[in-house]
Amino acid sequence: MAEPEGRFRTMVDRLREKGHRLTPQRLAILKILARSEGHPGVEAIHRQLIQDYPNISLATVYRNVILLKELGEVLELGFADDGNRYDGNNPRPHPHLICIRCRRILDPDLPDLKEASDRLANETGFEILSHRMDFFGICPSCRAKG
Amino acid sequence: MAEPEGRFRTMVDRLREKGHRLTPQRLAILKILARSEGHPGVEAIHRQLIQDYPNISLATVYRNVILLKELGEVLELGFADDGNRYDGNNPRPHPHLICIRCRRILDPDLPDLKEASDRLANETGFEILSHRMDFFGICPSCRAKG
DNA sequence: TTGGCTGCAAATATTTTGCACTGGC
DNA sequence: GCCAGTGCAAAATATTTGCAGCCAA
Repeated sequence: MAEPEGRFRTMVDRLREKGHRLTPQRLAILKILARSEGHPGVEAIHRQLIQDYPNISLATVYRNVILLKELGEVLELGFADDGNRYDGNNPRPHPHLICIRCRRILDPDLPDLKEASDRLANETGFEILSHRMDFFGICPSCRAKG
Repeated sequence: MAEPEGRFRTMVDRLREKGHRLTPQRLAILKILARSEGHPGVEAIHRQLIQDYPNISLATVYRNVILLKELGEVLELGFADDGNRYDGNNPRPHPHLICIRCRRILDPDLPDLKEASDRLANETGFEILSHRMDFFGICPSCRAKG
């Protein structure tokens, strides 16, 4: 896990560098994403924000998450069935371990996929740009609950 | 790639065994999914069906795909941004290689992830039930087009 | 000052569901 | 004949967009 403080500053710098404004709402979203505690979804981010910005809109969260995604500062974990989840703490592709009961998402340590990725590129002629590796299961806590 | 004909029969048997009826629409959907040419989405499946069943509803396609997914006879590749895609030819989890331009989806040969999966289970206490492994890139044909 | 950003509400896109009717078994 | 399955339309869910006003630079 990267230092949330460092990630926050990196994101701020990147936004400034690209000429984007630093509104209070945007900064608050950055802070949450720099931590990405539990890989929050848009709804969860919004819920946290409302404490300090009672009128903040979901649309604002969406717009900022999209912006950061385009800048490569947030990794989007898209799910078709449930809302998407975001990781601004480690925006590079990495494997995830997902509990299908409580929806908790962990970052397990696994050797990366560069080798497989390179081989695939050679064999297929694809230019491979990213990947997604999710393991689905039931976490210890949910298993205990039966 | 499994024999579409064999997959079709397996699916029919499984439905019968579970007491589901074999309507003409359902059988037509099975045939398309047994091939899963290009990993079709619901829309693509529906488009093929309309030739023989002009009044067939999208809802029917959804309902059957969901049923087969629950029976483990179809693998759903959920995408948050675009519609979901389905593989009834090989319903076990396996890696996919996806062109982000033309949305073509291939099944590359890769060593499976059982080892990594088992290790994860041991290290984290998760009961791992399935996984998803996607590589995203640009296919040779789209690269040629610039 | 001003154009990017925000809040709000309406629009999209995809998938699900209620309901009456039909047809597989 | 019964009830799962179907077609249709409406609803639900998640995300995007138009627009008027606001504020960061």
